[in-house]
Amino acid sequence: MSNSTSSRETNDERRTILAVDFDYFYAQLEQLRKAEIKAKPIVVCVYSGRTKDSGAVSTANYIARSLGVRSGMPIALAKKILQKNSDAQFIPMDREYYDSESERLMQALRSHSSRFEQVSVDEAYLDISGQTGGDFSLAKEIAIQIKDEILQGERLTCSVGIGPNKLLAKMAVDSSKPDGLTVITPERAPEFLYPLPVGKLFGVGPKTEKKLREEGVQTIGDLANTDESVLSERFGKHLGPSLRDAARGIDHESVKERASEQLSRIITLKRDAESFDFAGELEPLVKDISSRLAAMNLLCGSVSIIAITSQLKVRNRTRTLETPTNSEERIVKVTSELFVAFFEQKRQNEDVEEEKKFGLRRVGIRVSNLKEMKQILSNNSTLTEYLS
DNA sequence: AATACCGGCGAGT
DNA sequence: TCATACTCGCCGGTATT
Repeated sequence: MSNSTSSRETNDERRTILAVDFDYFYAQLEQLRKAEIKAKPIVVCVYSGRTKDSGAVSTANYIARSLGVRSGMPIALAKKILQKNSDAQFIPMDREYYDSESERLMQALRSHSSRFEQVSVDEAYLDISGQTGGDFSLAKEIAIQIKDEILQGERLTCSVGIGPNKLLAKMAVDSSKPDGLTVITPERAPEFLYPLPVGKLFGVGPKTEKKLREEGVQTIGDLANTDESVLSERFGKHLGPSLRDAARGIDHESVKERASEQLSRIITLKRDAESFDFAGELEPLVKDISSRLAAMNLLCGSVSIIAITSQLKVRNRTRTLETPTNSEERIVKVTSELFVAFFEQKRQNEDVEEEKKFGLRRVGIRVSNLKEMKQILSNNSTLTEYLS
């Protein structure tokens, strides 16, 4: 959590923030473009290509969810759950389509506030303080208007949460889906938050929840009243106190469009790899990343490889470049070197450690440390050095 | 002591 | 049982200055 003044609002306690979340987004888009499946269970799947049904569920409509299907679940399990529902639709994810639809929808939302922040393909924050003057019932009217516009204009439902900051807006929107509209005023924040189990707090996942429960923290209210020193010790001197702030509904983060700071692509290999024999699989990933960098007028200062082992452990190796690049050839070269070094290192560790012998199940690349090309060029005399 | 980088982990969509 | 593809952020350790 940043302490810089630029991340604070001037009138911090009088803000009105909307969190907008398109309901079961991918599945809703699928049922929109194929009207006859609307009343059926829909499961949007990421097929990994290993075996017929290997892969995971990305999202499902509420009919499928009511039968027990969940995001992240193996496709095979979802099929088992729905085996008696012969009308169930298992649809492969079509990211390009969802992205292009998202772009249009976000444009529509953007027109409601210049203070806009897209946080994912289907979620955004709007700071509408200027239009409400702190009046939450007016904010609710605006939210109704936005929901109606999306429904009439795009035939999509969304949920909206309203609060005095992003955190409470997010907690609000998560509390009533789909097609929800929830307001958390500053006065009502404690009564809203405190009874909830601590795992419901945004940012508290399974691991953090377990650690908190070990400290006797069951509810968000418990967390709000937990000694700061206890939290600092258990979660670090920044994360600890910020957890307690969150439990108290305190959040100073401003609604601000942020440039993306990294790009990554990852794939599942057909078979676990014991050596660097998958350069060919990486090629299209690098091509894609490199062309996206160019399209965004960006160069990357760091290149990483991502490896997920057969035990599903994540491993990374990063190289910071002397000169930033968006060149496909350079990224390929660095990627190869990192993978070769990785396998060499792993081979050496095998006898010593309990790294044992594992293969790599999934591999990918990431570029980070992104820089505007214009800036680089204006600060430097030569073009070729950076475009090589 | 401050800063940068690295690799692991956690959380969320 | 099987277990995607992304993005972002923090932590502790280590290296650099």
